[in-house]
Amino acid sequence: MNGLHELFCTLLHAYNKRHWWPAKTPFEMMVGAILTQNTTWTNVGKAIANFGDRLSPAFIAHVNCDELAQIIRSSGYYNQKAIKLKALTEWYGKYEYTIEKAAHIDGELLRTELLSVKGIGRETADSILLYALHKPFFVIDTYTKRILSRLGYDIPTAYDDLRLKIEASLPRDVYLYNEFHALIVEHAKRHCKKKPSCAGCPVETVCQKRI
DNA sequence: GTCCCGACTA
DNA sequence: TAGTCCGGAC
Repeated sequence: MNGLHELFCTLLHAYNKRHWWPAKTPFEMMVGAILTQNTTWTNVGKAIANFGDRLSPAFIAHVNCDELAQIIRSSGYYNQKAIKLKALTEWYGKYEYTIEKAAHIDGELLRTELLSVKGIGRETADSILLYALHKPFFVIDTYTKRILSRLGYDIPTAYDDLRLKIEASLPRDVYLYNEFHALIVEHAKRHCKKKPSCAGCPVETVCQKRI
């Protein structure tokens, strides 16, 4: 895919560094990755805040599912997500709730593990790999597909086909992947929405405006 | 009513 | 591949 690095530079110039992921700890990041599935971040923020000082693996491991569901109610799909947080925490326990111990494992192996956890699909797995474990996997979300599609790129149907295509077009660099995805999210929120608002868009001159 | 940084089930 | 899960902001 030609021009991806130029796109990165344009977005970086337009929006500046994003300093992602917005979370105080790696575990909070992983919890946020589950809670934000098909949900606005403002609703996730309310759920995170509802934990108070209880946002720890030990708490989630021991609290009952109904109480956990009520804590995260604002994030939607709360019954499903309560089960997912339990499953995530159980996986994390394999590494004694220590991100350094998990990060010691090979990235591809970790990805396979994460994908076997109930509630963690490809996008969520890659988010966790990139933002909590600092492994170079490019995160594909609806924003990424929408923006690249409107810019005229041919988007493969399968998630991993697109991911590998993008990764092959960029230096395999955790910092670059981190910042790029953050910029994509910012661009999607500011301009490249489902109903686009193109006034002031930094890539308007090269956009195909395919809806 | 629409939309939101998806994933599972059948 | 469609149906389901689900609240909250707009």
